[in-house]
Amino acid sequence: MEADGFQGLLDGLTEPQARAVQHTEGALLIVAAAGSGKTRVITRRIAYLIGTGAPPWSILALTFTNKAAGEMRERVLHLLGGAESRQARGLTVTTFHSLCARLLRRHAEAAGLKPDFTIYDTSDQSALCKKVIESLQLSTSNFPPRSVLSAISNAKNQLLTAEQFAGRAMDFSARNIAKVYSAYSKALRAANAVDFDDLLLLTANALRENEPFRSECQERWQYLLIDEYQDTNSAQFQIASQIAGKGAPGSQGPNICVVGDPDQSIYGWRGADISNILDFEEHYKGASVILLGENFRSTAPILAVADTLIKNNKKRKAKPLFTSRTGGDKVDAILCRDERHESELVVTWLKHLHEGDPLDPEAPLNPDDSLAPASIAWREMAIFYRTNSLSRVMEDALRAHAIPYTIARGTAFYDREEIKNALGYLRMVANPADDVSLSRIVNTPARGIGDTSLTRVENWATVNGLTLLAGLKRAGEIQDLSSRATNAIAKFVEQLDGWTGGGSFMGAEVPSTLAELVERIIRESGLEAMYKSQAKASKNESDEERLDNLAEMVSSAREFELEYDPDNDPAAFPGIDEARSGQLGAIPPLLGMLRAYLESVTLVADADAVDPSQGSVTLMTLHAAKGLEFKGVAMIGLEEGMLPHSRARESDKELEEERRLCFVGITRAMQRLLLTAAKYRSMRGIPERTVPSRFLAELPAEHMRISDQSDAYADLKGTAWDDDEDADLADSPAPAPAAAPPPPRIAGPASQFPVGSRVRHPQFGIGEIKSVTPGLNARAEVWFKDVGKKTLILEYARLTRI
DNA sequence: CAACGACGCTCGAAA
DNA sequence: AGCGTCGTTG
Repeated sequence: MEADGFQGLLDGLTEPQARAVQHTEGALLIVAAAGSGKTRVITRRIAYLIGTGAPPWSILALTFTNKAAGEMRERVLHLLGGAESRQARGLTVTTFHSLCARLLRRHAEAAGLKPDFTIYDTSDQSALCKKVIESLQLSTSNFPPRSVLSAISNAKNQLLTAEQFAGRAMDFSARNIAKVYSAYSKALRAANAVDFDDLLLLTANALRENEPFRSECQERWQYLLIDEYQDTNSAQFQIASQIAGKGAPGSQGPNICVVGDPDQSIYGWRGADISNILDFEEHYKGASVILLGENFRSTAPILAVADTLIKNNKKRKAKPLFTSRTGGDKVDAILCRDERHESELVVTWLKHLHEGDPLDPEAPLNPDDSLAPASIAWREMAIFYRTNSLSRVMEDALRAHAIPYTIARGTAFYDREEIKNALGYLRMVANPADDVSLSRIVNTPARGIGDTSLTRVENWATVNGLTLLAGLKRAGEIQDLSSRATNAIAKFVEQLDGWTGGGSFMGAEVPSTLAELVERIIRESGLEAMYKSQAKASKNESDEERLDNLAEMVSSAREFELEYDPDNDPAAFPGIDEARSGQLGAIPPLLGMLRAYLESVTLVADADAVDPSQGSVTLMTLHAAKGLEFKGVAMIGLEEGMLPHSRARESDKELEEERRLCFVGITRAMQRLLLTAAKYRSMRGIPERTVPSRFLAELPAEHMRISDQSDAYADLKGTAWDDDEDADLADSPAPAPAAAPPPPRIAGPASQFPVGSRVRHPQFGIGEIKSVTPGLNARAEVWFKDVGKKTLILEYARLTRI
């Protein structure tokens, strides 16, 4: 950068923004309200640091998603004068989890690991946990793996080891969970694996207990920056504190800058501790605090709605949220009939935006304003919901109207059965101790190693303290194994060895590239043939798709290979590593790349899948929406039990987190916002009467355009549903704009359906009433002779007496 | 040993 | 409605 170049980094910034950029030494807390130009400030601050002489390799910036890290890095490079900028060499912008994974590989011995460990995802965790529970003779119904794992995860997030957890476990259940925790940890280590929580926990512990490791980190990273600080948990706090240290001797303390917004803290359930940000000033005495309150993203009405809502949180530091903009459309709120009606109305609304719906005539546009009512591209729109299950109906409607859409689910591709199978083979190659992956693939495709044989090998291996693979390799020594099974096992073991060159990855036949390895494994394992033959036999469409996906995986490996840079490892410490490499021994390059590939695959976030270049509407959960912005946003399912979620209604603490979640959703919208609630929503197949979310009632009506379209159907008047005790959505329901044509529905009071009477149902045909449940959620149990399930519990609404 | 169907349970957000 | 487990049959 030129001598005076970095001064340009302050151009166009507000006074507090500029102060934040220039504040480079000592502790700094930036409380950045939604849409206050946070990313702009962070990226310029990093560029400013480098411009004023800080070596790039001494800067560590941590985020929660790969996408956030990638964008931040990109923008810093751009500020420094292009992607080729040498000035950014060694700059580390990454996620907590990636950093920890890299550190743990480089310093495996400090954490009691081997460097080739596997990272277990949620489903691997469940599989392992289930095995452990069974091996402890506990019942999986009294101790469901899911809830046991959540208890263990909680403990880990609070940095409690199995021993410490056991010390606090008083009742029967907790003591058993402690036993599972302990056995589960041992099983993980035996499989040379760590789970997501371990990445943070083991790193935090290693930093605390291993002085040389800690010093290395402290000496390298003199400047620490953490984004979304309100969402850090105890482990992450510990990691940050340890790396920050006490600062250089004679300094004012460490150069740690944290950025966050307590009003956007939405990850309490995974251990995020809001006091990390609230107590920052106490932890770092003399810390500066800069408040970014001015919003540059949303229109005034959207902002007013958000601000009014969040003010209902009692446990909150009041914080200004303002804009100098004027004009802008009111916020739309529609009460819909049911989820199908809701999805139709959302589609209609999105189409209006796409076609350039004029602004609200009641709100005259300030001519200076840039809030153009021009048409909004699909990629500038998003639909948010509280739970993933709400996406399905929405998808149906979007597909029916040929509107392009993408669901933000980063792991979707890797969750597929065929991909998981292929990954299972790759993980075995990378880590032969990985029992969970091995048991997944050992008989997929079927190769004559069934449950009975496998259980025998497993038991034998456990008794002898060996991994499953070691057990398979010595199958000949196992007594009650059939010769057929022994032969099948021998063949399989030989095949595994063929891919790894006998485990050393040095064999002559070993592939030379990652893509080649992936391709070979898919073919030689028989996975390809398995889906091919199935595709032929049943002309099953999904198997064709599976083959395509496997091919796609080969290209993804090739792509990874092209971008992979072994030198760009944030945990590689120049100077220190050369000294160490002698002890570590050389890692075959392909193995290193394979590890990195598997790691990147496991650590993708849902938000990473958001890609505006796709030109489509983005669907995602409210949690995934944090940090993003869209010109048009629709939030669906604003009902009691959905948002706030039913499981959060008991505690005020969780309720306030739900409100923050709602706040996060609202503040993503730049120009137009639609909030919808459905009067009836089907949960687990049963339509249920809902009550509009209390959050809707908290919003300021003067900034909103509210309409109740829930009984816009003439044929419902005077029926059982016209009992109108709707919780008030609005004082003045406006007339309905273009409502989608409703599906015809006929309903009647309970007396119309005596037991034994015959009814017609639009989906299930003709049936007979078995019993009725009167009341608000009136339902009938109906017997259908033409339906597999025979007896269904249905709402009256869709029944006709015949 | 594999494939299929019936039954029963669950039903939140995620790296 | 969707999933996992169990029991039956080929």
